[in-house]
Amino acid sequence: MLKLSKMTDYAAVVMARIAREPDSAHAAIDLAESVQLPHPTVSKTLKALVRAGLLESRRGALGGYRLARPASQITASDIISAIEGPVAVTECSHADGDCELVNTCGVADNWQRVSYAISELLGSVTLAHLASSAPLRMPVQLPIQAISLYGDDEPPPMATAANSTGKR
Amino acid sequence: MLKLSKMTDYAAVVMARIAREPDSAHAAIDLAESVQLPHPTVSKTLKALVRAGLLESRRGALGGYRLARPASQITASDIISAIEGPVAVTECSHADGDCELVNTCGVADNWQRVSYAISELLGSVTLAHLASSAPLRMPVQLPIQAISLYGDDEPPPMATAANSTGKR
DNA sequence: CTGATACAGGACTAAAATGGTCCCCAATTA
DNA sequence: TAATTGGGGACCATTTTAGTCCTGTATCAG
Repeated sequence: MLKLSKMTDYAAVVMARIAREPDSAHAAIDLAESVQLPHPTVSKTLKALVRAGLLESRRGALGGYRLARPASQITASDIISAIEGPVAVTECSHADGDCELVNTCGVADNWQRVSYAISELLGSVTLAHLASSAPLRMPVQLPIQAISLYGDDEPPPMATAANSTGKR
Repeated sequence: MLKLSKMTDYAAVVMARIAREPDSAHAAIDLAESVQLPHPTVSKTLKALVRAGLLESRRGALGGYRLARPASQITASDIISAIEGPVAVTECSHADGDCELVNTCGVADNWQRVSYAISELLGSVTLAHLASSAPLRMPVQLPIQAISLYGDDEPPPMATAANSTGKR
């Protein structure tokens, strides 16, 4: 399903919650209640977000969490990376991939491009977008369709025997 | 990491392999060898692809698998769905979501939009693209950046207390 | 200075998903 | 009839995930 893990989901929800009141510190326990999730779990998530540099924390009475930078400068990609590591659709999508089948698989390059595209997409959605309850207009509703996957001077590739690379 | 499962990865590789020689039937064992993966695993993947209607199979001697329709009409989204189920970034991204926290989470709508965008993106990449060894030009390299997430008449949303929905 | 508050770090467990194998059956062809 | 090839599903081992809990440390109020 290409699904995000629950933890990531929680992270997004909690971040959004904080983003709606960026001027005060939020204690983990308050956030947990506000978001209707168990305290330890929320706490764990918050710690990860701090480690990733998306939140700042303050201990002691009156302590809590707040955004490390404005919501408009935190992206969906940031949040996902914070919990799950860098966005990469396939094993070989990230730089130091260690897939020894790259040669035989024959789709590595293009998956990387797809991965990159998704990454870009997620990088263009900010926490401010996510947090605002409605405004976000359909991303990509029309434009994605118009994106040319092949150059104007080049017809869509057709998979035929002739087109085969013989790479086996 | 938002990663595809290995099975899905295999599916893509195998589909690409078939797509490069669409006119002959491919036995599971041949594909397995050609792709350097264990036969039973490849076989399992192929079965799933048949069930999803992306491949057609033929039993008996001279049997094997072939594409159910032209590679240009099979999308990355199709392949992913075949193995992992419909593309949905979050629990509530698909129609019959059963997340009882929709009310408190406050990000459901926008995640759905993001999910939809990714879905569209994957739907615009065909097997023909994946199978061709190089041609696929950077999807989205520039245009994604230009996609307006908010209307022209509307400024980017900023998450401020004033902007809060108070939904809690 | 003391005590309460609140985060930090990490160990730990239970449950679920994943990857992978194997076996027996059904269809097709020579 | 025998050889080939897919269909379906049971099955297991491993990893990942979600979630809890405990002990320590920083901060603040009084």
